Amino acid sequence: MANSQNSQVRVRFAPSPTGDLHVGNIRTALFDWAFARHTGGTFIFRIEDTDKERVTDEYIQRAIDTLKWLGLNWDEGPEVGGPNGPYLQSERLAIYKEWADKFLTSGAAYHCYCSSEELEAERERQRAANVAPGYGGTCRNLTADQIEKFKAEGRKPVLRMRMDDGSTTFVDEIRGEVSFDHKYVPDFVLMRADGSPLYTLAVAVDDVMMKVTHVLRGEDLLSSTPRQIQVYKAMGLKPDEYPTFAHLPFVMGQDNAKLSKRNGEVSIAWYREQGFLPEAICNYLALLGWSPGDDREDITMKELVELFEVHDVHSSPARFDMKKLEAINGDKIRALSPDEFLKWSLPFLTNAGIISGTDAELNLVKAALPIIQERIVKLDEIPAMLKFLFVKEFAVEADSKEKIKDDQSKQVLKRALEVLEPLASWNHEAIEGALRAALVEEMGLKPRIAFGAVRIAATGSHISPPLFESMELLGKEASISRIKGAISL
RNA sequence: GGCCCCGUCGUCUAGCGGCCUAGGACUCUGGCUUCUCAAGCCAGCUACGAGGGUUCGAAUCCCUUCGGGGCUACCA
Repeated sequence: MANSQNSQVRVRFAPSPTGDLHVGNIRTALFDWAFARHTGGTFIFRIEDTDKERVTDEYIQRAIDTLKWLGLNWDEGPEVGGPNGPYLQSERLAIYKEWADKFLTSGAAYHCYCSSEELEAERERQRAANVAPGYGGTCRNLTADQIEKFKAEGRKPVLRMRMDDGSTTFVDEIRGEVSFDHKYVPDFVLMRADGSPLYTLAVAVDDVMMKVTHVLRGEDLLSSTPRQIQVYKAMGLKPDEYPTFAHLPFVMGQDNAKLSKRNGEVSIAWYREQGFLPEAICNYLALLGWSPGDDREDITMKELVELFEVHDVHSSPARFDMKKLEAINGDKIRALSPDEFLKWSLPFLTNAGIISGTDAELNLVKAALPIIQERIVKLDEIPAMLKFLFVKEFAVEADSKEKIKDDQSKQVLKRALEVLEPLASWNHEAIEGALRAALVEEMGLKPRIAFGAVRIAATGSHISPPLFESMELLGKEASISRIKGAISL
């Protein structure tokens, strides 16, 4: 698949795990991955954990697990290593320090002794005066004396990048040419007073050091691009050596706000618990901001890799629609082979305490899965659907119970009992034949009425998998005894 | 406020000057099928934000306007 022309493509997914990876992150990861695979390039996974206040080890581990679960395998990054590591920014501090020193020496950056309070006050004034907020350049050209004075006051400096005059123009693969006047890009901080790097420093240094050729990331980073480019310049890169940028549109919540806890679940872990298949999530997310160009919507990972082009990605944001995800998930579940469906189902059954894992249970599950496969949208519906086959203390659901207390129901159940008990072979054809002859033809009842009562008696609910198959699986003894029990309700 | 990005059915999208009385999918509504629930099948509702240009012709190009969003941190 790799061809020589594109084999040098290197893309990275570089989240800052300040929480669980969410739908938006994953869409970005998916596109990064698809682009790398499509071009036969390298997919790099880097953890941006420079903000120690917010990033935790647990979130980092969960991010790794999530990507693995989704099948977005990486060529360089945590666990697999690679020639350009380490891939955790917290382990690259010496590298940032080295570059920071170079920038200071070359004059590309300078020490700024302004305190947070002073800067805040400055911004306040700018807002009041209605001018562009940003660092005014107080410490841009400090004399040796001034520096000594600040040091004597005990001030610790941050390292600030010196933006040059003029503007930055670059071609975004998705948005076309984008231009920023440096009037609106103030000198920005590269390093905190404690010597730790900021995003703007680390991201640019890493992308260069890791030889990243394409930066596909969220639209929220679009306006920080001139700052990255300024760092590239300070590192001595020529414009044709900069990575290519492509800013992906947002994935929005239902109410048109940025996705958050408040409007719909954002954590992928939640989708996993609900019984969404990774393939469904990826398929749905792929359709948010991208399409294969025709009316196809059922996309496998393989097809995504074949078809994905950055140029086909939209520039406009997309709303997340749970209903559509569910529809796709249902389609994907139906398309599962019996073995795959079994594999996905088992954890849900055991976690719900429906089965403990004995061979007998396994065989029953295997036999029962085909009759529910086309009736579920999410895997977490399985326990409730198959519960009637395994439950030790059988009881009819309260709302269904009311429906079989009338005389007609009692008669139906009694008659059902009479024709079922003598049945020699217990299979769904025989059960259906007997019941249909007795209840529909003989008693003249509508099938839904006749079978409805039996359904409630046998499965405990007026909603169940197909009745005759269910009774076959349940077995003759249990079926008979449940019908008897229902008659005496 | 300033800078930047974005604007086709409720939602995701097809559309790159004539094939568009705008197509598909999800949702919703009605129907068929039917042992319930699903699945499946059929039908229906609903969109080019607005206003100006350019052009023989515009959803497609330009301008304005309105609307939405992002950034404006010693967050990313």
